Formats: sequence, structure tokens, C-alpha cells
Amino acid sequence: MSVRERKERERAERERLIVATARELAEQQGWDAVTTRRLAERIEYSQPVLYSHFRGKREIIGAVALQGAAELAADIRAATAAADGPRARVTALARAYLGFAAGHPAVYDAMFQLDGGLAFAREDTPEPLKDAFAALQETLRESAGAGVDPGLFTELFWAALHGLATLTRAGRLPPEDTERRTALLVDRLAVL
Amino acid sequence: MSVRERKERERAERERLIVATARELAEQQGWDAVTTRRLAERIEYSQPVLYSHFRGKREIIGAVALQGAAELAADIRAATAAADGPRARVTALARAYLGFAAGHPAVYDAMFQLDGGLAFAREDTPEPLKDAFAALQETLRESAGAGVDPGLFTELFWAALHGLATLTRAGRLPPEDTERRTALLVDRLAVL
DNA sequence: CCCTCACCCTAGCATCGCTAGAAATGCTGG
DNA sequence: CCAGCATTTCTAGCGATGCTAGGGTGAGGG
Repeated sequence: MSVRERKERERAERERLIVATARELAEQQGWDAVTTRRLAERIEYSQPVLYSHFRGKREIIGAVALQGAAELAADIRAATAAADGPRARVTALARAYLGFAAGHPAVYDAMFQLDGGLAFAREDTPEPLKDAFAALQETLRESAGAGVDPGLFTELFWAALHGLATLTRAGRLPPEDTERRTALLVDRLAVL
Repeated sequence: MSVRERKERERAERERLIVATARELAEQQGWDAVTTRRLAERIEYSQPVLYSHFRGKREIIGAVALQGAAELAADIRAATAAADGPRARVTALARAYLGFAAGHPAVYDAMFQLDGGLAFAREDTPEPLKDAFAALQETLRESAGAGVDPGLFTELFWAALHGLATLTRAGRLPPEDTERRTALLVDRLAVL
């Protein structure tokens, strides 16, 4: 039965190719440019092949989002691990988060702006998403302050970061003041 | 030349009808349901009429967004004016903002989530948008704290509110803790 | 009263996400 | 090694989208 194994391997490989290509195309030209036709052409298969892997475009976006969540969690853990002291850790976390959003705008859109058909804040939330939130909470819990639920504090801090990320990216906030806003955010929100 | 005046009046009236209908439809069934065909049918004209008023769907969304910005500014001013003391004012502002986002999700989407083709944080930013930001700043400047630029502080506070609004609406944050998050936000960010 | 012109609608284009059914590919048993 | 079968893949097409060209109609002015 090695034939089946090979086929499964090839299928999995092709699925990775689809997700990677969608992500690449979105990063290059925006999600609007990610049409099923263009995507199919890039992977050198016809459109229906996409639907043998994913239920539809939404699921493809969702797959990119999950990938992004895993990377974001890793980025945050790497940044905070390299920092000394609570304040440096929170600052590093904020910079890592905003840096990720600015550096991979299409992936960030897939995670939070577009409908990837993912559940959140619920029982059936996919693991990478829960883990990304966990990565935030690991560092932020030490800055929550006395008598404040770490989960609630993490939600608030996350919301602030998310707001900064999206408003900056949409041109609503001047990007040159990002660092000052980050500093103010850490100063005020975190109890150090 | 009273004929022309009447025609202009009718045109302006029809334009208001288009915007109001788009908003209504979006609020009832979401922006996805706002197609040029459905919109045209509801106002009892053909599609090309829409394009004699607006360059395209984006501009219609933009018109709804501007309307929303004016209402949001009014809501904020009304709420803060009725509050006594700095803390009550900031709390009222936050509640008014989040209440607006929750109460008019489609309008909020038009303002910040969708592409309405509006400029921000620039010279040619439409007046209602600048005024909404001004409404925030009027109340928040007294809570910025010593040595902190009120504009920067307002941007940060706004970003936090925006993050809370969008993440809550997208189901990323449990809605039942909204009030607690708001209280924590005010406690931490505002210097009272 | 008729002409003219501005307005509006019918019809259609290109593209979108998605799917049914035909064609082709490649595995398996004789 | 070949025939037959099953799986996979492609061609073609559906309904719907935003947007536009061009013809027809009705109201206003001489």
C-alpha cells in the first residue's frame, strides 16, 4: 500500500503549495487579486482542484490565517525571551506584534480582517489561535497588576495592539509615530 | 430658472435616498447584500442612476461612512457633556464609542473596515472625519497626562477603542466582559 | 405645436466563486 | 503485458457581481 501513501504525500504537498501561493499572491498584490482562477493558474492546476482541498476561498484564507497565527506566536515568544526584565518584555511583545502586522499585512488581514471562517473565543477555536493568545498572556500576565484578571488584561492589551495595527495600516494613523505610541501604551497599560 | 432648481433638489433628494437605502440594507443584511442591483431596485431606479451620483460602490460606502462619522461625533459630545468630572467623561466617551460600534455595525464597518475611498490623517481628509477625531480629543486631552501630546494620546485611546470594537464584533472577544474591559481601559490609560 | 436635449433604462461585458459532467490518467487483477 | 476500472483532473458553464455603452423617451423651450 505504498502507492496510497505516496498519493497522500503528494496531496499534502499540493495543499501546502496552494496555501503558500495564496499567501504569496496576497502579499504581493492584495487579497483582491487572489481569485480562484489566478490561484489555480499559479499552481498549474485547474480551479476544481482547489475545491478538492478546501471547501472554498474562505477556507484557503483560513489556512493562511492559521499559519500566520503560529508564526505570530513564535515571533512573540522569540522576542520576549530575548528581553531582560518585565518592561523590556512587554515592549518587545508590542514591537513584535506590530512588526508582524506591518511586515505581513496580507496574513494579518487573513487572521483578523477577512472572514476565514474561523471560530474564536470558543470551545472549537483552532489550536494555533489559542496558542497565539497564550503567547501574549505568558508575557502579559506579569504586567496585569494586582487584582486584575490576566485574561482580561491580555484581551485589552491585545485589542490596543490590534487597533494600532489596523488603523496604522489603513492610513488612519501616521506611521512615523508608531514607536512613541508603543512606548505610551506600555507605560500606561502595563503595571511594572 | 426654477425648473433647474427643482431638478437639483430632486437630485439631492435622490442621492440622500441612495445613501439611506444602502445604509439600511447594510444594517439589515450586511454589506455583502448591498449590490448595485438590489440597491437600484430598492430606490426604484435602474443601476446606471447610481453611477450618475457616485463613481461606484466605494463612494456609496464612503458616503455612509461620512454620515456615521458625524453621528459618532455627536454621540460622543452628547455623552461627555452629560458627565460630571474627568473620569466620568472618559468613561462616557468609551461607552459611547463602543455603543456606537455595537449599535450600528454596518456603519462602523463602512467607516473603518471597508474601503470607502476616504483619506485619513492627511490634508484632504473629509471634515466629518477630522471632526470625529476632534470630538475624541476634546474630552481626552484633559486625561493625557503631563508631558504627553494630546494628539498622540487620543490616537492611542482611539486605537484601543477601535480594537475592542472590532474584536468584539468579530467574535474574538466575549461580549459579556465589555464593561470590565472598558473600566480597565479607562483606569489605566487615562491620567485622572 | 414641434423640436431638442437631458435624462434614464435596456442590454451587455468582463470577472467573480463555484460545480456538473466529460476526458484522461494511472493502478490492479488476470 | 494488457484490459478494465476507479480515481483524478479538466473543460465548460451557471448565477451573480461591478460597471458602461447606446438607444429611446419624455419634459422644457422657442
